[in-house]
Amino acid sequence: MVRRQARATSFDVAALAGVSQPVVSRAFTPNSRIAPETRERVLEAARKLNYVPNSIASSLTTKRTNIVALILGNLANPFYVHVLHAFSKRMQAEGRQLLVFTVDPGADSDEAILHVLKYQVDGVILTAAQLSTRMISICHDRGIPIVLFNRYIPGSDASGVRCDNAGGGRLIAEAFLAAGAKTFAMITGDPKGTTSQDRARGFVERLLEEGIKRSDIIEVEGQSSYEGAASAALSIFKDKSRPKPDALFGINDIMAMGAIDALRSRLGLSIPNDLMVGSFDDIPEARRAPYQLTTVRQPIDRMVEETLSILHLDEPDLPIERGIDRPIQGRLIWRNTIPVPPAYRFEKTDESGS
Amino acid sequence: MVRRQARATSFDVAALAGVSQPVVSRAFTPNSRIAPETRERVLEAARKLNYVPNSIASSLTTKRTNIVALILGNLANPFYVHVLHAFSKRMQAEGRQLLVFTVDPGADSDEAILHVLKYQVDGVILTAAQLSTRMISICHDRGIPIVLFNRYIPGSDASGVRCDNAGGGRLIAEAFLAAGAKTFAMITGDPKGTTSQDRARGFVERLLEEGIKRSDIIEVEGQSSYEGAASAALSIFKDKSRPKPDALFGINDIMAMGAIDALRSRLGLSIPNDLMVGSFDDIPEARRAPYQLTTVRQPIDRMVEETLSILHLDEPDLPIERGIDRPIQGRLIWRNTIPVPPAYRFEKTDESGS
DNA sequence: TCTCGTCGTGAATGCGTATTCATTGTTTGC
DNA sequence: GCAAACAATGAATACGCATTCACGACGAGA
Repeated sequence: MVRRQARATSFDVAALAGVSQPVVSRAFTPNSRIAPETRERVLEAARKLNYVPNSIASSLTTKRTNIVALILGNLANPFYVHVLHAFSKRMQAEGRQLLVFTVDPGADSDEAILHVLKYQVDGVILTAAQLSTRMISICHDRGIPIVLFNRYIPGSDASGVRCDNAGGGRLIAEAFLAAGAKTFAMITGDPKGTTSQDRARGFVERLLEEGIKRSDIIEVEGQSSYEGAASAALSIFKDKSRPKPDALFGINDIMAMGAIDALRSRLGLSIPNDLMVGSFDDIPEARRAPYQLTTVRQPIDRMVEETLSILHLDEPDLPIERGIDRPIQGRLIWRNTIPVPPAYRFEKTDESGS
Repeated sequence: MVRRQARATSFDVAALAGVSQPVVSRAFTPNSRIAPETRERVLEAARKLNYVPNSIASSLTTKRTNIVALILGNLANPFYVHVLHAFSKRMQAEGRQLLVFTVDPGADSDEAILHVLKYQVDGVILTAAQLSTRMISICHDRGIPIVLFNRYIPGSDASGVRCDNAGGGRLIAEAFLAAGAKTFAMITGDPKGTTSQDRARGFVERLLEEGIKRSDIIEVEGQSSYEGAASAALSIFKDKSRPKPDALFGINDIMAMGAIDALRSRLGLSIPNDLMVGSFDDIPEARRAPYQLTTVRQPIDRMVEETLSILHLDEPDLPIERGIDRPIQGRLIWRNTIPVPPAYRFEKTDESGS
């Protein structure tokens, strides 16, 4: 047997059911004018032939593929795995498909976008990856909406959904201050990523407001990975020229985990006694026994909803929404990496729900 | 501005370049009969118009979409995230796209397959999910090759690639024996999954060969998740009616991690002093400081290559390979959750490479 | 009874590309 | 120098479906 076997077409089904081809098309289209008994006869014939409508062919006329592209920049961060999962479930529930691209961290997504365009996707979701403004306008010109997830591109009119990263950074700073921290350190991620920048900025801003000197805030770049954060953390404590910090802000959970593991295993530090740690994301891994991270929860579900509302895949004729920026408030989840100050004690809750 | 803006077609490009439409098609097809200077002129025109060939339309005639479906059953297990990543990189390098479906653990993939069929994908890769033999034969009848990744379906002629799970289970048993373990426990995963079954079977078989009594091997099901394994592990040690095991086989790394975290934090156990732990997969997380798992490494890269060779996407006219079973040897990676017996000491290596 | 609307259906057409085949213009072989 | 092979191109068509339009059947209202 050879591949490329004849697959039944709507004509085959039509012939078997004793109707014309358009009737088959209508039988598979909800709310179309067709007699119920005719539809049943067609569906019966289709079943016999194992007929499945060819979406590729129908896309050609409808100009809708029901495919949405998801461009992922950093699968090593579990946060984006959860984002993928959330979008996947949501899309499948709506009968849409997800075309997934992975882009090496640091690389731009322009090439991925070109592939995307070939497939006439209905929309593009971009997470944790760079993209040129030229590509954005090409997408827009072709009528393809694009949403930046947790990221924005200065100088472009692309819409985006994100957590209020600066605000979240401030929350961590505040928690540290309330817990009595005096000297601070911060492990940042991708310097080109606005997410990391904003969190760091909010964090520093809040500390400066409180009269902390900039020189008392150590900043190290951690390559946006568990391993990068581990070595960054060690470098902080090996630098004899600076005072040891008593609070460490990991720019996201996975990096905080890397830092904690390194500091515990290599330097024997105890968290939060020797060093308090705060981070960002609240991935499910953050609540595991060895970490119990006090962290800012990103409300993934709401961010997904906002993303879909901007894409408005159901109303393709509406104009593309441009320049939208929907920052969504994060929420501090108190666990065990920052001692809970008395004033916050009642807040120490770790239930679910965003 | 409204969506559904006119996208340039090959006719538009042809007109601008002063050629006919087929020439545009040829300009974008490697190794086709076209004068180099003509091609250049066409590409120039295409550039001006931001023309991108419409893959949907071309699929209609070529019957090739360059889309491969990847059905994922359990994203909560990082192993499958790495599998996704490996396939994604590989496919993109070949200019193919990945249509990703996630299926709830335990649910079957039949519905996902139906969507897949609509999109005329060139192949299907199924990981960690159930699938009926009926769906497999439908795919085969339509000429769509399907490969089961780390899974097989008894009674079907679907091809598969997998780690030698039984053999790997034996490796762990052997390591325990060499380290002097006497009583054993095992936390299994999805009882419907052949992966978990085979690992458990190999493990038990090897122990029985060595004269261990079946009653000295505790078996608990852990829902195939970190959390499930955590509570399963606790249940083992709370059961006063049985002797405490001194060796625990976690059917995969993520479950072993769950068990370790629970036993350490709730029962204060020390690994490997109070309990040695072996597992399977060797996900990157397994080498993190708190775990340092001794585990059987699945050679993902080789498994991906084998998968692609079975799909033989480049030779669609060859018959589909059926009933292939390619078990690939795993390799035991010694780390710190099983004391390394003297005879194995030279093996304690943790470099990369499968 | 006649007309008008409604409903269900079929014939014809278009979507954007690849492919086949025929037609040129050009080169090779003898 | 002429037939023959060849390279480059264009006209026509097919791919599988959705959509438009026209047509007949039928029932309601007059």
